[in-house]
Amino acid sequence: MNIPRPIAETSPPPEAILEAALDEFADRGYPGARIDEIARRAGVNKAGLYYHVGNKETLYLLSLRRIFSPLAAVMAAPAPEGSPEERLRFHVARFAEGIVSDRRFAPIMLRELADHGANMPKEILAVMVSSLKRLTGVVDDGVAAGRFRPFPPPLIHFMLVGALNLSVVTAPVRARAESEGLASPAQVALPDAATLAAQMAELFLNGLRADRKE
Amino acid sequence: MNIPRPIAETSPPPEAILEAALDEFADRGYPGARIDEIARRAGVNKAGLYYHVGNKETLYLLSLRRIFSPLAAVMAAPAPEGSPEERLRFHVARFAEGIVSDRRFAPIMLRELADHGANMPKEILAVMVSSLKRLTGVVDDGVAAGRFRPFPPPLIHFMLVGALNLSVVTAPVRARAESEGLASPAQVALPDAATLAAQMAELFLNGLRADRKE
DNA sequence: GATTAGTTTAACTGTTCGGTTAATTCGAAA
DNA sequence: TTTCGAATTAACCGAACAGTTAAACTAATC
Repeated sequence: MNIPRPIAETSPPPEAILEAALDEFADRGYPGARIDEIARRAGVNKAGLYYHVGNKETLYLLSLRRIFSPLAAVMAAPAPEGSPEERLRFHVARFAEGIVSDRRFAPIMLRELADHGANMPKEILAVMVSSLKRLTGVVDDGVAAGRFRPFPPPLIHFMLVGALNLSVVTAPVRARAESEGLASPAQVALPDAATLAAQMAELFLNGLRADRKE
Repeated sequence: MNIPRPIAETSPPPEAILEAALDEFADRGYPGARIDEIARRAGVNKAGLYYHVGNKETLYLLSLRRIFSPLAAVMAAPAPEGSPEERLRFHVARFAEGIVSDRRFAPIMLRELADHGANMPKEILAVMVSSLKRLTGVVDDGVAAGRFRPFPPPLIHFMLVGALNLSVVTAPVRARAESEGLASPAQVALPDAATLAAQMAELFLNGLRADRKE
């Protein structure tokens, strides 16, 4: 708490530190992550790390902000015009990119949620909420236009978020299940992220389509 | 490492210890959980805890086994006969019960996956795999019978698992989003677990139904 | 009521780890 | 060349925490 303490806005910490922090936070979680290890991976002295970043918590916050920035960018871009179907496909595709583009996103997000989002800054909460709202807007429009049957948008959102994050994060377990003879390769295989997103979008569209009698 | 060391199979540790451990592991994760706190919550002395349970890791393993046992029971029960549609509805309903019946399941499972399932014992991996396989069986039969369109079962499974776990674990964040004015109550509300599962099953069935021309 | 095995406890140990300190190095301005 | 602020470093500190120890307590058995 002495005079020189450039936090956050003052001068951004070196990228190497944030990258190393993301690696460590992603595979150990906040309590498990070790500052010494982050410093080592970043190639800086521990005291140097503390010089740039005030403490473990602000380092975590800065890392969170960084890992969420692709998704934030996706949500900051304007949503396209078009039919509800096209818009849903578009949303799913872009959203999936935002989540899957960095393998560290999924573990960090899942752990953060398991922590009740206790240290989630409001700006990041806002990104998550805005993605839910965008999906809600598409679904509501589709329902209003008589093309979708009513369905709770948060549930679709959670299926989407959940499946995307799990598909990233289960990779090692699926490999293990396979190598331990619990499942055949085909039983636990997943397509690449883009087709995965497209397949989900189609399932949602078919599931929501209102063109049936009943 | 002295002579008296009743581990696991020898004599099961008191329920109070396992329950306290589950509480602590669920809301702090493995590295964040404190043995002293678990002992305190369980109303036993720390050395007493170590007497019954060898160390933190075996305590965690015992807790894992316990929290997974409802799901294991669901998977151990025979799958019913019937149409693919009925069987899918049944599977989703029972599976959801297994996951949602204890609020501590979701955070523990999500954290475990975020850790690459590194300390997941094979028997628990087997439960997860068998639930995927059961779903796969239903979907494959539906496709073979010409009633479902082909779709990767693991993806459905991840949507299901993801949405169920997220619906539990996001409760505090959703409340916060609401209280901080980021979303209206209706925008982040979810039905109870049973109807949630039923809605998902219907979405899957509509999404998979093969009775369209195209 | 003495013995003994199982159980509980307070007090302690050793290590890991977040954070600090004070001295040093570096680099640009003057 | 001096100066001065920013950046770096080795060494250190204190707290939290997993795990241990040795003694005390309890209850069944003889």
